[in-house]
Amino acid sequence: MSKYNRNNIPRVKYCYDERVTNVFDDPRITAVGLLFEAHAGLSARFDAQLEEHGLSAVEFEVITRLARSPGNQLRMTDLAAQTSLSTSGVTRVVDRMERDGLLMRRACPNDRRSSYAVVTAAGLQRLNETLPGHLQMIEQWFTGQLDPEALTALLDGLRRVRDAAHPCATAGSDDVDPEQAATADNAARQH
Amino acid sequence: MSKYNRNNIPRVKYCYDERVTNVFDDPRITAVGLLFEAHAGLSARFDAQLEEHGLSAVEFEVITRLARSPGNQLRMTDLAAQTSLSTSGVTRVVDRMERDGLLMRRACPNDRRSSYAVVTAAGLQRLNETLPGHLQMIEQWFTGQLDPEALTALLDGLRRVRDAAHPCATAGSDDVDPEQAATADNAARQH
DNA sequence: GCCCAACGACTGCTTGAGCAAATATAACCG
DNA sequence: CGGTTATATTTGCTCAAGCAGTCGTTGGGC
Repeated sequence: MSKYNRNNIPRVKYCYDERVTNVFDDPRITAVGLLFEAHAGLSARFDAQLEEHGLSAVEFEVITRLARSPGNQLRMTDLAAQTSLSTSGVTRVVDRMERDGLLMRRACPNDRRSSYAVVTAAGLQRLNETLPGHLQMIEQWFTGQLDPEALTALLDGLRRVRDAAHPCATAGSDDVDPEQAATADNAARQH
Repeated sequence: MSKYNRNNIPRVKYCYDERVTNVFDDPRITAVGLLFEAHAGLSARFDAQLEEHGLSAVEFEVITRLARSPGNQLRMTDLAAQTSLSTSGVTRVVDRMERDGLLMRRACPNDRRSSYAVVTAAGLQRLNETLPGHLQMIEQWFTGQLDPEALTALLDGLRRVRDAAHPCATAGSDDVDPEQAATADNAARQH
């Protein structure tokens, strides 16, 4: 911190440069880098395996959320809320997957504005073909890399972070009050 | 093209259904969910703060990688290798940031095929305006959520996962060769 | 020196996603 | 009942990103 200010003006460039390079060794930057790179690495692995079964990550998430829901179906809006997509994004994903025979739309009897996305038999079969390999990938690249205690510690930490930064904000349209507003998380909502 | 046309499974919808719902309680799925949701939550927080300074996450990564490099510059290809972008993606991001005055292109004297992307004074200033808030966000939503031991345990675990799934594959095509394994922050690079 | 393969950057095209507007339906309230 | 407001989905537009192809440059083999 000694000398980047010694000539206060003309070498503006080097002034910034030193401050900046200093700051990049900050352990906070490193921490984020680790989390993001772990995520990116796993995503790439998973994408490769999913692609072997003709699914994108988004499609896999959609079909997964539907398949774990009662009746293998969800209303479009609820599906959007459970995924990282906006409602228009859901419309289009469901378009594609319906075209590919993995999903169907079904009218909601109570509310004619709503419609359900339902997993077809072909969709469930595709999912069942995909899942074992997917679980194997998780184990190979993630959970299997750590002994049980280390894994528990990792997951505990992630849970804390997840609960703090809560994932509701992933969707496009958002009540995401920027800044500190959300120190109080209404985190009950996820899942 | 009949990759996922395996006939290895007897049909029966309810059979699938039960297998599927069982499998979602698998701790491996939960683990991935935690990691991905933590990432999504943090990304959303960071995006919001970066947007206040007129930067997208990609632009922030680009300007950061440049600013930590000697001379505040990198060749386009090297920049692509250090970020999650393809070379054409870098071309376009640099286009935009050059238009906005944050970056400049500079011809490479040795090799007329190459060009450097250089951070301008305005770009460095923007970065310096942005970084303190960014670090604060990291602390607020990530590192500050955990006591030191828990944080260490989390980071150790992430490092293992990162090293296993290594993030080389993030770039566009799946050149999963062990080249350039260090998109990582081996901060020892310069300085 | 000449040729050809490799390389670096850029461009055309396509895709996927979000926002905002449009449409249709529901709910409410007087 | 009629009108206003809220909700669910879809559609038009825009934009960012990747792939594949192009063009100029480089370097090695001869």
